[in-house]
Amino acid sequence: MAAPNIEAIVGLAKRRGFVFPSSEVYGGLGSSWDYGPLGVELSNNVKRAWWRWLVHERDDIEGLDSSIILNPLVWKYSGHEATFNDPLVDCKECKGRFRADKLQEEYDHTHPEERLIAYTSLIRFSPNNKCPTCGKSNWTEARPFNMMFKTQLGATSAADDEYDEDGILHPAGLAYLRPETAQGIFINFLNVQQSMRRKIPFGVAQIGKSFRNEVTPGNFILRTREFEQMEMEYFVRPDAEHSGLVDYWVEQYLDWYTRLGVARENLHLYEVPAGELAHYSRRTADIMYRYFPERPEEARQWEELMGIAYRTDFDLRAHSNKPEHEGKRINPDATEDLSYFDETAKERFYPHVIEPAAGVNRSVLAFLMEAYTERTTDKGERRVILKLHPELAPIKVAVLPLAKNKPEIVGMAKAIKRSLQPVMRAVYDDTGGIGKLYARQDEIGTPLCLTVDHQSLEDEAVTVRDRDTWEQERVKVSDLHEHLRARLGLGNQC
RNA sequence: GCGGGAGUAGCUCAGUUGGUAGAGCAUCAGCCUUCCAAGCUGAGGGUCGCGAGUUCGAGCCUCGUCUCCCGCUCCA
Repeated sequence: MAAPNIEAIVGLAKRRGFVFPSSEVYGGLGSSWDYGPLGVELSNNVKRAWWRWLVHERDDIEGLDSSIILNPLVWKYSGHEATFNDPLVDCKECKGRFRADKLQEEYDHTHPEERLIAYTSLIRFSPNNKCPTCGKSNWTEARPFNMMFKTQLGATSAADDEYDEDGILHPAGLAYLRPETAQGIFINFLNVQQSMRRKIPFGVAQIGKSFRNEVTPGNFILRTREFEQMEMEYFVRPDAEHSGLVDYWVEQYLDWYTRLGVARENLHLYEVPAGELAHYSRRTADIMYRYFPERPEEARQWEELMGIAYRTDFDLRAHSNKPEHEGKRINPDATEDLSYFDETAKERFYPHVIEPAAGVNRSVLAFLMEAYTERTTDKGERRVILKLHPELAPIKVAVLPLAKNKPEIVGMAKAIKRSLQPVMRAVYDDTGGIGKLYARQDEIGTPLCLTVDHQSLEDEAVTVRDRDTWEQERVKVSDLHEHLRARLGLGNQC
């Protein structure tokens, strides 16, 4: 099968109302995209399928929807403030770029008398620093490069601003947009466990937007600064080796993606080397998708679709105010201890955590690329068919009149559409010949088309036409709901 | 931030040495049409990214500026 490149998807997505470039009337905004009428249906279907699979159809996972803006202390103790903050400065002479805090650290050693001077820039950085490359002192303004987006809460005054120990200016009322949804789960761990009377092991799942100020966004909706995550934290006893749970969730997710139409050969596993692990991770396995099949080198065809991280007890412990044995973390700002008491074993401990984190947007793109198919008709015309899994398809069924100038036929078709729409997403279309109508629905991935013709008025039946095979079947209107539910694989979902 | 490329209709693009803004596809309406983008007639749609300059006259020349794309730097 000829794999499409992302460009083909971008064109189709815009033409057919899946994804539009954002802010187009102002010339666009880099790597920012809006989901159109069909895109939001597809995206919602992906999220709903995930939620149903993980939260509803399992016994051990609860749902949660936590705030995007959390107490900034969350990010201090999660480690994100330190590891996501790089103050940068450029040398105007040699164009070199450096970490301002690293240079300043050196400078403070050699010039202790300047230690307490407050500089005018956002970063505490002396203009007398010498460039390590060219030795000159001609700097651009030092500026923080934050992976985390900053915002301010309430009405504040610059007089309340202060520098922290890393030399980074902290405006009063500073808050961050979350760079991951996971922390909202960790700080609610006991709330969920106690209110739902859960015993370990259990998981908490959450879908929501996250924000990272990426230096290099791009490749359509693959890497954007605002994105949506489907994350789950699975809490287990700390006294066993849980690396095997990473493998378990890898298998679960591989099954999930392939069941919804992603070819197994376009997925592969990447074991993140120890040196590249995030600060909270003991082991991470990424599921990669072949987003760039056109690239000649195999290694460059892959990009991360989702990751499964073994976060140990890093986060729960980090947010807990509990004096411990010497050398362990103590959090003086936290008001609670997030440890868990095991009633059976009469033990108190910090559970370990396995975290599968999947990108909604990346999943949507993978499903789109996977579904994109071209078919040549008998007349030699090329048609695009989006073979989306019925559960993901934005429109489940289209009702089409074969002759739009016959009021009885049009009336019957519209009535059928209205009878279906409370149960499944259905559309009616009569603006074109039947060939064009079919082609349109193929291109947006509608699995089934119903055609009403003269005969329908006599026999109370319609033609059901299949998107993938183009085969047709005559079905009584009275049997239609049941027939479509079976064909589309819809149960009696509520 | 550096280097390169590009901005003309919803899309793909044409536009001559500077002389009234174009095509195909798509969209919409009417006629026609009984199963895979048929046909006919017509319509809507553009401050040529934006701003200055040169010129009688700028899509085209000059300068500035913005945006996007591709590399580099960087990156759960």
